[in-house]
Amino acid sequence: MTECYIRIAEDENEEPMEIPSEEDGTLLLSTVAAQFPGACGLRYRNPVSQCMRGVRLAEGVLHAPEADWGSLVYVVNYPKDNKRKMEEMDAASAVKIKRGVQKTSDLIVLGLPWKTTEQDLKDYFITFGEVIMVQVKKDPRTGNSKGFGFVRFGDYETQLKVMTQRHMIDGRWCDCKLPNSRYFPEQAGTDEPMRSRKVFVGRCTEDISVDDLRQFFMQYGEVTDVFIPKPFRAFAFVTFADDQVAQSLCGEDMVIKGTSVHVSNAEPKHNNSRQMMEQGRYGGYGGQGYGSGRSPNSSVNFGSLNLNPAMMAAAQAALQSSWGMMGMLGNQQNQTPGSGNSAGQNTGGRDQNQGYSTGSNNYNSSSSASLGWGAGSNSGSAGGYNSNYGSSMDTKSSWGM
DNA sequence: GTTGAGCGTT
Repeated sequence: MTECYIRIAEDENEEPMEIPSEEDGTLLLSTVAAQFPGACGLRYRNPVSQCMRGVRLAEGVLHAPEADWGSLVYVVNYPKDNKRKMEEMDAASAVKIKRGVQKTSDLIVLGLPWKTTEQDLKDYFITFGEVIMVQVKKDPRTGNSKGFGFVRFGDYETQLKVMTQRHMIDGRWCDCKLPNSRYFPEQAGTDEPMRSRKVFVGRCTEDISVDDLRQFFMQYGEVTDVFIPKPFRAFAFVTFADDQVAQSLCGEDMVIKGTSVHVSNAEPKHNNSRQMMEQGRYGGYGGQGYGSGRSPNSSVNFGSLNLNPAMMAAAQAALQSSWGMMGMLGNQQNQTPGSGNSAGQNTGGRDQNQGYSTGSNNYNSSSSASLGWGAGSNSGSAGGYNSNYGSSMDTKSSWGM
C-alpha cells in the first residue's frame, strides 16, 4: 500500500475533506486531528452490511480496513460523543468502559533466577494469556539481572489468576504482586483535591518522543501540550484539554512503544513556596512508603481473613474494582489450605498444588504481536538511565501548570 | 566471577 488521500468528514452528510496518509498507507490520528481537533478515531459505513465500522487504531496509527482505504467516506469520532451519550457518567468511567471492563496494571515478578531473560518471562507468562509487556530489571552497567522484573497482561482475569499463585520459572519459585510503587488514586483521599489537566508520565524511555506521547494519549481526549525535560530524565508531562480525562488516567500503567510508563498526578510546580503547604495531601505516592502495609484509608481489615500475600494482592486489586471482594472469596476456595502462608519467602518450597504444568504449551494467546518485542532488542530498558539523571531540577521550573 | 529480599518514575 502506498501514499494516498483519504476522504474524511465530520458527519456522513457533510462534505468530505481529503487527508494524506503516510507513505506506508497508514493514517496518523494526529493528521486527522490537525483538521478535526479533538478527533480520537474514525468510523465508516460498511457497504455490505450497512453497519458502521470502526477503523483499527493502535498507538496513534489508523490502519486501512481492507487492502487500501478505497473511496469510502470516513467519519470522525470524538470522545465527547461518549460523554454526551453517557450523560451523568463522568469521563473516568467513560474511559474505563471504552477500554474494557477492568484495567490491568504491571505486576512485579520477584525471585527470578539470574539467568532468566525477558524472552523467558514472556514464554512463561504467555501460557496464562495475552502478554502486553515484560521487563527484567538489570544493572545498567553490567547488564546482569537484578532478580526481579515486571509483567503486564492484556486481561484483568489473567492478572488476577497470576497473582493468586506462585510460579516456577527456570527452576525457582517466583511471586507476582502489585508493586509497592503503584499509586492508588482511589485511596489518596476521600475528596478530590486534584483537578489538574496535566499528568506526570514516569518510566519514559528516550525513544518515546513528544509525538509518540501525543499520538498515544490523543485516544483519551484532546491533548493540549506535551513536555519532555531535556536532558533526558525518564519522565514527561502530558496536558489535556479536559481535567476529567487527565484525572481518569492517573494511576494507570500504559504501554507505549513496548515500554511500560506510569501515569500519575503531576505535582504542583513549586516556585513560590505557597503551594508547598499543600504538598502533604498531594504527594505522588499517596503518602505510602515502600514496603509497609498499604490501604491506609481502607476500612476493611483483611487480617482476619487469613489471606496469603498473593491473596492480599488480589484483595488490594479488588478494592479498586467494581466487583469488590465477592470474586475473591470464590477464588480462595482454590487455594490449598494449610499450605502455610508463604510469609517466610520459602523460595525452594514445593508447597502449592498449582494447576500449571511446565509441559503444557497451550499458547492460547491469540495476538500478542505488534506490541513490543517481536524484533529482538527493543526493550533495552536499562539503556537510558546512564546519563545525567536528575541533574538539573531547573528544567521543569520554567514550565507552568 | 559473588547475591536471594526487595520494588520501576517527580
